[in-house]
Amino acid sequence: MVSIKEISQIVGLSPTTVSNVVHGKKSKVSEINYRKIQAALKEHNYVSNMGGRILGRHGSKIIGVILSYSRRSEINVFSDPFYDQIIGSLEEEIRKRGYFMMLYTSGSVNESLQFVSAWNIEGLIILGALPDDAGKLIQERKTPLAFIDTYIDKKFETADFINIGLKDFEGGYQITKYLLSLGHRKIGFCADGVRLFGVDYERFAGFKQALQEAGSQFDSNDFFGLDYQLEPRHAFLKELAKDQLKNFTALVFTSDYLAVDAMNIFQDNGIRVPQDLSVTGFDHNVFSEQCRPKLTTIGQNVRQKAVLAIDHLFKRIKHEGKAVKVNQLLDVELVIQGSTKKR
Amino acid sequence: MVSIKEISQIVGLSPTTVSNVVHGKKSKVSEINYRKIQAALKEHNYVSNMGGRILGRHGSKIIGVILSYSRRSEINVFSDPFYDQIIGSLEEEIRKRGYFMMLYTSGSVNESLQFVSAWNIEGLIILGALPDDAGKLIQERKTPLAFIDTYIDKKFETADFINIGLKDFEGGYQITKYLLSLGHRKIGFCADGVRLFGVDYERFAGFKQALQEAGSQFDSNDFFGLDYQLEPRHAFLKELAKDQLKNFTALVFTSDYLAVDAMNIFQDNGIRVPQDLSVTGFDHNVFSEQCRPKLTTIGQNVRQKAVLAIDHLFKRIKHEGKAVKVNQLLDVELVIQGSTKKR
DNA sequence: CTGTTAGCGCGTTCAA
DNA sequence: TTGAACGCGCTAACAG
Repeated sequence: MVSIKEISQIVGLSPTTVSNVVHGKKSKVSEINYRKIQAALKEHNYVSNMGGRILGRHGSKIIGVILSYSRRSEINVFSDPFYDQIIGSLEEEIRKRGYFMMLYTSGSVNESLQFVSAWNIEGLIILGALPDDAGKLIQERKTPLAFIDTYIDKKFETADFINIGLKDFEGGYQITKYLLSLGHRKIGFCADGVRLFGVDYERFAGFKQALQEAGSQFDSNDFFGLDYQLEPRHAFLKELAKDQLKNFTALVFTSDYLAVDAMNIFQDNGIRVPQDLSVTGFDHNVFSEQCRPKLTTIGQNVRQKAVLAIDHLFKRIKHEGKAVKVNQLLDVELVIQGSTKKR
Repeated sequence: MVSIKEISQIVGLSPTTVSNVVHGKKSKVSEINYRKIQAALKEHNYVSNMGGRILGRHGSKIIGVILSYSRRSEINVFSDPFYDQIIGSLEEEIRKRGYFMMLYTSGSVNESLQFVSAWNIEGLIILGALPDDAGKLIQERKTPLAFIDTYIDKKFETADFINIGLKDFEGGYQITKYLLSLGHRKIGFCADGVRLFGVDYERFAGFKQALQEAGSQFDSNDFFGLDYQLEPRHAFLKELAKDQLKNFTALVFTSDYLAVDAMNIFQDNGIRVPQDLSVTGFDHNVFSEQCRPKLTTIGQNVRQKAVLAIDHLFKRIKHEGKAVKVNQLLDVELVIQGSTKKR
């Protein structure tokens, strides 16, 4: 590996001059030397040593992508296509800009902050943060920061807050409206976990709003918190099927994965979808297409989330424009397929 | 951010002494000073600046995970659960050892090598490398290197070659044997892409071997190269279904995803699985479970692949034991489910 | 046995 | 256009 020093000896000029060429500071170097140095850099395949850059406090060119530890187990269990897609898209966007991506699963805010300072991380993308952690992170960070799919208390939305999310409320609202328009009245809501927060909470709120507008009262018995582990979840779903679904004619799920999983168990136990039961998902990912009937679901553009998050993050890093709060919620799209039917 | 120097000023001792405490060299520091320094480190939340480490060539604590660029598009299209799982598992293993993971999609061997030297990467994991690239990488690398699922020319398997793979041949062989034992004679083989290499090539070889042993002759018309893009692939599968599958009674697919995708199209077009056609997958991932009938497939332990690759890689990094060639192919497991039936 | 000083590695910046 | 100095962690050699 060639260093700036070595290049400088080759061309017989000082390291400083070489450095200036590397950084394109044409005004500081004569035309002739500029070309000579540029040729040498190319010929010897110069790559800057990132250690030197970090040390000189000159930008590590690292973007950290932080996954919250608490989510990790779920992701492993679900093999959620969302994470695959978003991480792939983030990596691409980061690389395109000449930066590098460090993927880190963090157990706490402190751990994340240490990660940032050890590497002089230039910017952070935060996936799936808990609301409290998100707030703490905003207060203590010294680096530009962009959240994806995070809902936090308004008081933390400082001037340079960035979040790219989805109109989750709208999604929950739209799909429920659609079911109501088909004549369904007894509709259940299924999410994973007992405690709802973030995107699921919003989707649920949209669901309840639609019911209310239809004059339907939401009953807490209509909420089903599903176990994220396969076996207990399946046992529960089987019981539900035997119980003739307690007279529900439609079930709204917070994800395609859960919807497909449940639909399969229901069908195994003699319940026909959509004849006996309408089922809806959320995400419009591969699962909603690789099942029969295909799922009626809410579509989102995952790639766009990544692109926007990185775009805004880099504006902060490059100090382009004034720091303006960004809380961009992308549009949802109702995708009607075979898993829902007029009642 | 606190540096060693600052800590040393705080406690009134030299930076070296502080450094010794950081590295736990108790023999070089008195009991009293050791405690005093440790307390100061904790109080000021000392985190070592990685720039200094990289610069001093003392190990960057970075493990690079390289995805080949050519595979990237496929992965994005498929949202392959394999990549999600393996990257998650790798990250966990790397983090457990106090290292950091950089994820990088590389377009060429040169790009990968530059990546390594710019960051003083301590070790590399290579996913989905083309055979030629793998060979070149082995010859030119200066860092420990572990491949996952890579088949390369024997001549490149140097003394410190590491590869963790799967008995793909055995998998292809077993599942075909199983179909033969059910009485199937006209069996097709479906893979993505026209040109087979790596794991698919081996699975195909196992398939042919089983056929041959059964006295069945493999006909090149029995191979179907499927488009990785959804629309042309579906159009093709639909035609195949209309053609009554050209009298095939069973189809072997190189992945669960392709198998489920095709099975759905077949079923949409009136072909019953397994009554009219037996279908098999490969991987035993979420797709083979989230379809009906569930797929008969070949199981593999993805997590174990990651753990072993990292284990071997770190043995090299830490220079533990003699450098011995490792080409460990994990066992496969035939998982019999509902998509196959006696003929 | 304990602690210190000196110097390496590389890119950037400031003063000359 | 350049030399010197800086940032930081680590190690070898040396001093107490």
